[in-house]
Amino acid sequence: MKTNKSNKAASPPPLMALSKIKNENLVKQKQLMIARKAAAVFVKKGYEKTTIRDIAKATGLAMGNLYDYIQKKEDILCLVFDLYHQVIEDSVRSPEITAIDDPVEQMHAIIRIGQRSVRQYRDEIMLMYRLSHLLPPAYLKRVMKRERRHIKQMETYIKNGVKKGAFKVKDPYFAASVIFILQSGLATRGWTFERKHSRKKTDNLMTDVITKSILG
Amino acid sequence: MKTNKSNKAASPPPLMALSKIKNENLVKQKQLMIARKAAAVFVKKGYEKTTIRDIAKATGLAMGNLYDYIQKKEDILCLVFDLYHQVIEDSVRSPEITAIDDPVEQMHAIIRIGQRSVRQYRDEIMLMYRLSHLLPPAYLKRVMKRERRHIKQMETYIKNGVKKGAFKVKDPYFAASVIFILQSGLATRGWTFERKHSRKKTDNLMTDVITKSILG
Amino acid sequence: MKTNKSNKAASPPPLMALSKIKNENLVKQKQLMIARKAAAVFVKKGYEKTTIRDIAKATGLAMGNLYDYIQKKEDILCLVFDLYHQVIEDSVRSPEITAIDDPVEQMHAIIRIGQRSVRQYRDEIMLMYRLSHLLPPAYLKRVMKRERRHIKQMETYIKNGVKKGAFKVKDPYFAASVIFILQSGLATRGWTFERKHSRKKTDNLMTDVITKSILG
Amino acid sequence: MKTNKSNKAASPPPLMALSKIKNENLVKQKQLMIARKAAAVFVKKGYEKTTIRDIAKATGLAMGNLYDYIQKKEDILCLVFDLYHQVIEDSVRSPEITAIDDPVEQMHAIIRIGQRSVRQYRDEIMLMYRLSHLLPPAYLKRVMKRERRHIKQMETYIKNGVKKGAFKVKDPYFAASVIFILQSGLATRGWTFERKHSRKKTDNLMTDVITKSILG
DNA sequence: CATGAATGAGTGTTCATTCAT
DNA sequence: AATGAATGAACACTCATTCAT
Repeated sequence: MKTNKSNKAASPPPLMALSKIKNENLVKQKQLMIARKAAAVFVKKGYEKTTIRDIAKATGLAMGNLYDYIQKKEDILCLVFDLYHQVIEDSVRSPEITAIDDPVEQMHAIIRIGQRSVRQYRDEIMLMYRLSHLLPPAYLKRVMKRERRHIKQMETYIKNGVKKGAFKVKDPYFAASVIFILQSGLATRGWTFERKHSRKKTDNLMTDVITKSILG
Repeated sequence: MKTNKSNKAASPPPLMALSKIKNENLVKQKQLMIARKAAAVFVKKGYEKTTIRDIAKATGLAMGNLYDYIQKKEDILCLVFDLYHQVIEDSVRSPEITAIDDPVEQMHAIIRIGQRSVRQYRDEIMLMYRLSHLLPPAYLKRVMKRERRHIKQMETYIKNGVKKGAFKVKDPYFAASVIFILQSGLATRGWTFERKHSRKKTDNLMTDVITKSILG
Repeated sequence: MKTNKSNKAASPPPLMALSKIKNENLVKQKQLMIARKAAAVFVKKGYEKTTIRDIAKATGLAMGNLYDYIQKKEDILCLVFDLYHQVIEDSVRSPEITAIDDPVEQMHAIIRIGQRSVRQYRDEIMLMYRLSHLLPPAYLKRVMKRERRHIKQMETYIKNGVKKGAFKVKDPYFAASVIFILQSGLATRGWTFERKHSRKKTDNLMTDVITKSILG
Repeated sequence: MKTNKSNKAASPPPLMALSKIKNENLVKQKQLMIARKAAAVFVKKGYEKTTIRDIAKATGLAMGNLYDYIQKKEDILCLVFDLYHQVIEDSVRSPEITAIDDPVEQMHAIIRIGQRSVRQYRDEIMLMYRLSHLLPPAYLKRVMKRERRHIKQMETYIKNGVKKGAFKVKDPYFAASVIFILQSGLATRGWTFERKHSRKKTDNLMTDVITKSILG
């Protein structure tokens, strides 16, 4: 890990540079609002079936005005990805986690917080899952880089645990990936589990699999 | 599981009944062809950006004739799901698997064949993941039922291994789900692994995780 | 009136000459059947919303075979007009009428039979009413000529009654037209009357208006 | 009749509420324009053969913009009905009529004005006759209600004349209906009369039939 | 900065008609 | 004579984007 000690992941510079609006703060604030409202609409209707009119109505902006903050419909998608990636990423760097020293305790916290985020943002995560292929290629690269960074962050925690003798893992990167996939699976395939077990039970079972099996 | 000993999963009757064509064989044959060709186009362009004209060109059918075999664009999606679900489902009931008696050997075969299918149909599987929410609700139910059947099939193999003392698994359904998710993850997140390891290595690591960790 | 003493109005030669079928009787018989079945479908669905497929199904003919008896969809319309014009026209020349000598009695018969036909073929009459503008111009002319002939036939009966001193009518053609319109009105606007009176009452009132008022 | 003393018939609220345009006045003004221009095109080409592009061209609106004022092609038909029903309805409540006290004079005015409207809007009236069955059922009901209101308005005038001893009519509603049908007949079957007599002559003959015969 | 009316290319879908069998 | 699969032009309708106010 480089020396990015902040618990905020460095947010990459927004792709859509030139809005016609000069006031930069206003732009950021409105773009955030747009992302939030748009995400809700996308979740309900799907991206392709959501019209710019829908977004305008949901955000309370006039259509022309909306276009002062974006250049194309696609940009709204990017804004949504920006927002929720940040949210997810932040969760894994939260003080709730970094403050813990004991690797096992820490991993439990990571899993617990991960499960909490997954449950809270399940819709948004599934949205991103489904829509990533609609992103402009340049932006898609960024998204994937971000995801790798996320996995590497987890890898770091695991390596740390290995060093301290808490885990026995041959390939920490692979383990981190598996954990990541299992947690994504909770978002996208939650219903598979929850037909049999309660959420709590599911979470416990998953925690067991990760701590006992994956991390030895 | 009833005594469906055939290695072909019972294919549910196609939802889209009334094509305007009277020759039933022709209908089945062309629908299969449409599914295959359409899937390729969907993979390349995405469902929503694929026009009926694209499908017509890809299938070599005139637009009007294409509509003799379907009722709506949506139906093509269903045809694609029908086709590749069948393919995936068949793979887990293949004689290559059912012929094996030793549970460990059998599980290895399951995993190996699963990995092979996942690699062969990665694009189509990802397509189905992304597009399932576009299915008509009635059809979506069928798809989910099918997926559960798939997981239960795996559960059966696991239970069998437990009975024979080969596996130690408290909750075979949960284990089956985890295996399913991990294999799906290979399809949808394969790139995550393959940045670090070769396919072969990845497969071996995954096999290890499943056999040693999940199944004890 | 020329000397067309037959009670069958001379049917003009069918416009659509060349069917590919050689057997003339077969052609006529099938065309009649087509007209009858098609009329029913047109009544139910409207001409424009009725497809050739619908007609084929209704007639029991294969689409290609149907086209052996017509040249274009329009021709079916003409066949329908041919059939029901004949029916209506015949009614006013029926022996039930021509056999009566007393002009007043005769007029009562005309009205009664007119009302009966109107009630029996209301749907078909309204159909013809609504669709006449879709006829090919040449055929439309024939239709209008036929209608005038119908009115003139009535005019002849009126003139006869005037000559015999039974009616006092200045302008028999005008009177005939008014009668024709009132009877058409019964077909197209029947509901207007029948909200207030029974069919029988309506018929009696109408008969009164015609005999007492129009014909003095 | 309540105390609706205005000479404008209360126009029922338009069924097609939500246009995408927010400026209400603009909507009304353009819808009126659309109705007028569309009616002309429908008269020339028939409703079904008129394409939305035709209407767009005729109105000078872009296709998309046209759809800001309507929801479906059908709605244009409704707009046309709305417009010309209003026109017809207003004519029978015009001060030219209501200002007259003497029932005979008044009836003459009604007939004269009716004939004038019928001649002026013959094409539009015929259009409405032919196309009423294409209206959405809910709207058709309104149209029929409106027509009954029209007839009842005439009934009121007749009853008034009866009360004042000017007419001898047993069934004023029936008489009103007959008058209505005769005047409609002038629109739809005018050519029947006008082959023999001038318009003026025809009008006079018709006036005679109505005043002398129908109203005694 | 904000508004919302206007643009028009593009989409899914239908259907009269033909023609090989 | 009869069949029904194939053709493709044409239609109603949508929606991202612009721009005058």
